[in-house]
Formats: sequence, structure tokens, C-alpha cells
Amino acid sequence: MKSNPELPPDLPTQIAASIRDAIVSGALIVDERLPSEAELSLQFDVSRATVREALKRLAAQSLIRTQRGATGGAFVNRISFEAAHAQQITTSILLLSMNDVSFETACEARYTLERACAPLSAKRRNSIHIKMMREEIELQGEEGLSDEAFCASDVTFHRALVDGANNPVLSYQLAGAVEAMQPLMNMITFTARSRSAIVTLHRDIADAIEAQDGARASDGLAALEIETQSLARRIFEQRQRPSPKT
Amino acid sequence: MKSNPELPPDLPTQIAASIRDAIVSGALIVDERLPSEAELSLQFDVSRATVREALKRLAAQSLIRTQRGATGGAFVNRISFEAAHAQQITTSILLLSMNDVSFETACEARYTLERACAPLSAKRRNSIHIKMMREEIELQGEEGLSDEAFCASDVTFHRALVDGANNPVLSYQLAGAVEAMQPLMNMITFTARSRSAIVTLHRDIADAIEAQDGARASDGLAALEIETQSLARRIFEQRQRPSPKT
DNA sequence: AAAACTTTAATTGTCTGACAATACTTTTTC
DNA sequence: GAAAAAGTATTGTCAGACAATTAAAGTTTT
Repeated sequence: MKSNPELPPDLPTQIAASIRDAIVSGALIVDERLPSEAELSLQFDVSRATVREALKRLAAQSLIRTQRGATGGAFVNRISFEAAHAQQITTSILLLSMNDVSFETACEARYTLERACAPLSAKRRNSIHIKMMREEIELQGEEGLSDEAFCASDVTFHRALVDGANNPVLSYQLAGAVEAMQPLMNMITFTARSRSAIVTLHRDIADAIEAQDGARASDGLAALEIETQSLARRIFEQRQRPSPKT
Repeated sequence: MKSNPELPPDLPTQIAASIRDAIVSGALIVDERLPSEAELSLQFDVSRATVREALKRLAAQSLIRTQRGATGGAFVNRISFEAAHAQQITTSILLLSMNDVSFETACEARYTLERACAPLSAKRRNSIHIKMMREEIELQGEEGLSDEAFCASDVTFHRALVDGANNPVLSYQLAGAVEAMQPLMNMITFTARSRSAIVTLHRDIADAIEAQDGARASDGLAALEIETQSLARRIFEQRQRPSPKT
């Protein structure tokens, strides 16, 4: 057997790693211009095509951006919370779907983390967060809302809650957990009754956050988790033994 | 004004997005082989070099892997928790360092999330987790341990705690928060006294987890956060007005 | 002198075609 | 039948070319 796990990676990978290290270590700082592709190919003694593949790898991770023209080139990117969010969400979604993570496990992780934010959010939330939560609750109560729109609104509601903690790092970390759940949630059909149960809980949570009662908000989230889990369980059971014709 | 934010991205970006969508949507499943580079260049009507740059982008995100040889080609990758961990940690570290996130903010996020894991970990941890925590505590008490080794051991301790919750999604999400703190923690010099305070708290936490007392473990983590924050504050203050020569 | 236009140069984006390296498959040889 | 050799499909890398883009320098016009 020789599926050598330590075989030397190809040239673009090596070059990309070398440049990435320079960025992580601080040798290259934000907005600094890298040498041109031609110069890099001389430096690393490879062809320009090889350098380009390396740069594309870095661009895929938003570590650099490129610009054409006379003063163009590759520049070190300031990684924004926004871009990091987006990437983390994609990765999280694929991670869950490819590794057969159960709804239960993902749901537990999500609500566990979210409960942790509740006390901070109760303390620091401002009127905008409250307003967003109220608006989404309103929307979720509307008749004729599609299941997908209901889920999307659910995500928005919870993002507002998390953002209320006013800690960008926390918001960033939670984004993956909350949004990666959406594809799983979309598998669920929400009956009028289950929607109303969820909306009621959302209202409780929003009330608690507005009253700056973190403990009550946590409890509300715990109740919501239980509700969601049992809803999912019912639906999955039903699908396993479908249409037991009377 | 036309700093068009919606300008069409370049060809490799488009092609990469197209293939990524196929993966995310499930049209391409894990371990499935993509068409060869030559076939792709026909399909997308671009040169092979362009296709290659697109594939490199996807490889950078571990969405595909490539293999040479007759039966080689590009294959859809199963994203492992391990690979996702590693990527998230890199992103988190850069995010914190490039956006001037304060120690305080990052620390708060980390401990908030970690506290959330404590009850689950207290319930589900097994002897291996306890053993790991005890070993790291032992190590942290040793004389002559470098600050970096102390920090690394700290990370290992906390990872054991989080892993005790036995929820891979939770472990994955926490990895970013815990490990991205390490570069920040490394800026701190740990005196013998501060080390001993931390070790004492670690022991309290480990005891609580072993006793399956989630609430006590949470309290321990809260105390640890306060200790860490005040330690950092003292050090940063001291550095701002250095050497007030007696 | 200022403004508008043109030219120039640097740089990335894309293409073509070639050859090397690799690894599986088939054929040949013993 | 097993081992060795040849064949073949595929990615990895290279060289060179031209197109597209953009800022700066130069030129003309007002």
C-alpha cells in the first residue's frame, strides 16, 4: 500500500502556500501589491501559467484580488466579515450534506450556540434589532407564505437576535450554524399549526429580549429547539412509513 | 459614476461557480468524476488553461481533488470536518488580525460559545475527554514551559472540553473561535502567578465536567473569562506606558 | 495655462500548441 | 499464469502570442 499522504503537492499549491504564509505572517500587508505575474514566474522559476493557477487559488479564498491595467496586479485583500460569512456558510452547508449529519445533531448545535448569545443580546440589543424581529414575526404569521419564505424569515429573525449581542466575531461564528440549517429546515413542511407554535415562541423570545431578560430568552430558545426537534421527528417518521391507507 | 459592482466576473470564476453550483445542488455527487479538462474546455467553449484555473479555484476550497493518469481526472471531494476545521481556522485568524478585532471582543465570543458547550459536555463526556483535560492541566503546571506551549496546551484542554459534547457540528463551529484566539493569546506573557490561577480554574472546570455538573462548569468558564480578560487588560495597559522607572 | 484628446506602456485575461509525468489497461513474452 | 513491455488517457508544466484594460505621459486644441 502506498497511498502516500505526504507526497509533495504540485507547484501552484506550493507557490500559493508560500504567498499565503507571507500574508498570514504579516510580511505582506493589506492592500499591498504583489509582484506582477511575470516577476513572480521569475522569482519562483516557473511559467506564468503556473503562477496564475496559484493566484487563482488565493483569489478563491479571497486572500487576494486582481486588477487589470497599467497599475494593476494582485493585491492583498482585507478579508471582510461579509466575505468570511459567505464562505463559511457554503462550507457548512456542504459539510452537513456530505457527511450525513442528522437533523438532530445540527439542530442541537445551532440552538446550543444561539442560546449562548441570548444573554448578551438581551443586554445590548438596540431598537433596530427589536424592530427586525417584530417584522419577521409579523411576516411569519401571514397566510399563503411558502415554506421556503417561512424558513428564510426564520433565519433573518435569528440573525437579528444574534446580531443584537453586538459582537461581530460571535455573529460570524453563528452564521455558519444558523444558515447551514436552512437546507435541512427546507425539507420540512410547516403546517398552519406548527407555524403558529413557532410564531408564538418567537414572540416570547422577542419579548424577553426586549425586556432584557436573557434567561427567559434562553428558555424560549430551548423551547423552540424542543418544538423544532419534535416537529422534524414527526415528519421523518411519517415519511418512513408513508400513506398507511386507512 | 460606473464603479459597477456587478461587473461580470472573469471566465474561470464563472466556470468555477457553475461547477460549484452543480456540487451544492447535488447534481454532482461525492467521488463522482468530472469531465476531463479537454472535455470541459469544449463544453464551456474556452481553452484548457481557463478550465484549469477554474478547477484550481475549486481545489483551493477542497471541493474537488485531482489525480493524474489514465483513470485520473477531477473528483468531487467529500469535505471532511478536519479539512473544514483547518480552513475555518485560517480564515478566522486572518479575519481577526486584519480587522483589528480587540482581544476583548474575541475573548468574549470564545467564552460565550464555550460556555454553551459545557452542559452538553458534562452530560456526555467520556473518560478519554477527562483524561485529556487532566493531562493538559498537569502539563500546564510544569515549570519552564514556554508561553507558546502553555497556550497550545490551553487550546488542547478546551478542545477536549468541547469535544466532550459529542456533537461534531459543535466542535467544528467552536474550532474557529477557540483556535483563532491563539495568536492573540500568544501576545500575552504568563507569569507564574497567572498560570497558577488559570490552572486552578481549569481544575475546577475539569472537576465539574467529571462530576457531570454542567452549571458549575459554566461558572468555571465564566470565571476563566474574567481572569483572562483582566490579565490581558493589565498587560496591554502596562505596555502602553512602559517602564515607569521607579 | 487649462482642458480635451491621443498615444504609450504595463498588466492581467485568454488562447494555442506542445511535451513531460503519471497511472491504469492491454498486449506480449517467458 | 505471471511478469514485463507497450499503449493510452489524463493532468502538470511550459513557451509564446495576442486581446482587453487601465493609468500615466504626451500632444493638441481652446
